[in-house]
Amino acid sequence: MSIKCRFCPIRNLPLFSPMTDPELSFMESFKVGEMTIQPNTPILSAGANSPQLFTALKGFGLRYKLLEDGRRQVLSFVLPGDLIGLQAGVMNQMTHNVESTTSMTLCVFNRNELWTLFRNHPQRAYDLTWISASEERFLGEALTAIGQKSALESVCWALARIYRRLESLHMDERRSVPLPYRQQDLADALGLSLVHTNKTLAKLREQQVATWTEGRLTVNDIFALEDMGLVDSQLPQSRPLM
Amino acid sequence: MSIKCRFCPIRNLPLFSPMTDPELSFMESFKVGEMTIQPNTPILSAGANSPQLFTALKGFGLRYKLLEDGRRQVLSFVLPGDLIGLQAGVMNQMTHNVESTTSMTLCVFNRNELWTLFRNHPQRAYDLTWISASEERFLGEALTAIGQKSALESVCWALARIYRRLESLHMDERRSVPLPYRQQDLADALGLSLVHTNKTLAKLREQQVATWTEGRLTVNDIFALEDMGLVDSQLPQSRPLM
DNA sequence: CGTGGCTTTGAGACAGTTCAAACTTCGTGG
DNA sequence: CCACGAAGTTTGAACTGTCTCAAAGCCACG
Repeated sequence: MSIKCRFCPIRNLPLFSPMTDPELSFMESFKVGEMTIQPNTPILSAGANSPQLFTALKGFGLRYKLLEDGRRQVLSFVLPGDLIGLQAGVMNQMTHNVESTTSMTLCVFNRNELWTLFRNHPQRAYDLTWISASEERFLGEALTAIGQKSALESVCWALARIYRRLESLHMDERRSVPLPYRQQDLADALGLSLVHTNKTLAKLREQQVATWTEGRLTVNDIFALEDMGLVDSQLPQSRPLM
Repeated sequence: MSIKCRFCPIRNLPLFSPMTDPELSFMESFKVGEMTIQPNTPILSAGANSPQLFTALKGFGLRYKLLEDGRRQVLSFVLPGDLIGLQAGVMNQMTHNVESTTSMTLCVFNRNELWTLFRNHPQRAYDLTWISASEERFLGEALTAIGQKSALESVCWALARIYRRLESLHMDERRSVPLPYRQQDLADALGLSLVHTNKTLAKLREQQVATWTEGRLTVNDIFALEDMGLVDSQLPQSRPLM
């Protein structure tokens, strides 16, 4: 039996803006179930028109696009609290893939109810737009990293961003957060080769700024990391959760 | 006196999905005026919290982010029909700049009415989310171009995309569209140097695929251009206009 | 204890950058 | 009407950050 939204394990984090009671009951009807999946399982595929939306509750995933010849661009790392499939939800067409990296628990929503949401819950509709705009803001930053920054700057930017996101999810413990990805995933996110990504990470390790081994990222100096990554804007202190 | 939405010069293009009468009258109240600006005029600035949203009616602009040292990433080319400032509209914070390249005419909306839109016009709210998701889809494609494609592939991708957009705005005439930007703008959009962008354009000219001079782009073979740019998805045949 | 998946290291290659300068166009002012 | 400067494009040539190729090392798992 799936958890009721009012007992959702993550929605009480200070990061997520509170919901009213009517919103909460609507979300409970909007939610059609929970899904637990194995590592490396596809969640949504490019070209598909999925009848479902998801919110990640637990675990880590990837959003990416593939070129015909196999080149892969990772668009973002999917962490708990992230909404998955909004694009297919409103545009009836996915143009990227989403898959799990670790095992994951997902909240499943019925896309057909999306219209009810827009008609009866303007605040939730607003939140959806907020989330979409926020995703857009992030991709703009990523574009700037890949397009303009050096490999070292890009890697610092990415690690700082991820560290801050996990920190606001209270997943940090003594300057360290889980980061169960491969170096290849980061390389594909930043448009760098695996080899060069590896050497750049080695540099950060030597300089005692950040160390990423065995699925954990330890950041000795988050401010140095943010500076080196030319991080400009702060993450919002509060955001809606779907 | 500004034009009423029902007489809007672009909304009757087949590209834009039709609006109902109530929607149309709401839009006329949502719209607070029109603005005509000179070339190279800032429209919205990073960090600002503008009380306004805009829709481009006429003219060309740029969306971009700046790094402290002056490096610039162009996020997108602003064409007629594009909504400007949704990010500030919902998130109260711009993280990029928008400015005109040519002289422009903009439709001006009052951000305070955004809430009325969400409360009373669910279809328009849905459209807003659609637009935001569409922007996100585009940035994902741009990320893939910059991160994974060669300079030649990227340039072809960008020119093909722009050509198709202007074509669907009926701004094409015998395989040619207006493109009043500098090579530097394209270079900054693709994360390439000006020199290399110039040489890549020269190659396309020699190969008789596309020629961009004196503010016009002429495409001899749009299919070849799309192939060379590894363009994957089609632009939607119909989209909402704000 | 062998095999597959991932990380690490070394070294040569090259796509794209940087530097520099010439060329074109166009508006401005003497 | 010509000289001048500013803005953009084009070309050449040297340089370099990052890539590709190659191989070794590490570790978990069957």
